[in-house]
Amino acid sequence: MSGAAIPSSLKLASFNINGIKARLPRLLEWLEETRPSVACLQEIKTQDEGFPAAEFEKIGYHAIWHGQKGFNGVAILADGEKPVEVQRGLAGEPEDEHSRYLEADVFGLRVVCIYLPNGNPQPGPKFDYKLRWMERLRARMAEIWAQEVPAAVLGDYNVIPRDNDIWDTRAMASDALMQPASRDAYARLLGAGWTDAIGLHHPQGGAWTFWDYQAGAWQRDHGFRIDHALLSPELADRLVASGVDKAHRGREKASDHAPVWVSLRA
DNA sequence: ATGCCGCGCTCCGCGCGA
Repeated sequence: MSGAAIPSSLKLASFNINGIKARLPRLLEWLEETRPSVACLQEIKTQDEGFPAAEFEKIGYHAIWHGQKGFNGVAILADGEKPVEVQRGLAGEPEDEHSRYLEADVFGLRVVCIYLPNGNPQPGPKFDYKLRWMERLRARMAEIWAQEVPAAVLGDYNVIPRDNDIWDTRAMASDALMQPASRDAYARLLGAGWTDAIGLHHPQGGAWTFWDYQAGAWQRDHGFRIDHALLSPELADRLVASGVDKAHRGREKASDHAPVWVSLRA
């Protein structure tokens, strides 16, 4: 720990940035405008040595990251305190070299950043990998649960949990993101007590976090909700607000995802 | 039924994403 004081309230955010090099100006702008205490990033798409840590230091954020050449890659940034890494990658498949999981302690919380496999096309080996990865994640979340630490698992889950989390279920009916097996595995992640914070605050749906670059999806508001913040019971009790920074999806050179966030009482 | 758009990489089109 750096010795920085724990803030009186905590804002935890997640943002699939689709390339940290291409997105750096937009990402710095979002951090300065919304100032999350913790920001989980996915799809940084860079090797470790290319991670622009100095750019974040300049605006007061300390980071840890798990990169990979060309694809995937996750990072955890914190405002004024360096996250203390607990684990990178999930147990259970030693040959799996995808950089999709990073876990740290920061501000007295356990924070997990995930980039869950897409799984398309389904059926097929990529879908099988997705489901295996979800089971590996479930096993790790059970371990964290057993440690009884206040914990949040944020990221791109690549699962559309409910029919009202997409503009048109027919458009994606055969997609890996909303197959019954994907939804069942997501329900098992929630298990007996993790809270989908953004889903809780949007029971009628409509809280899209992704709009495809193609076919005018943004202009038509053809989106869906796949970026989630799961909270352990102690953090769910401290939940005061959540949201999607939708406007950032409409800017120049935007990611195809919008940032999501939860606000917690200290 | 496919591509649309955008990323990284080295390929000057392709794999990948959702």
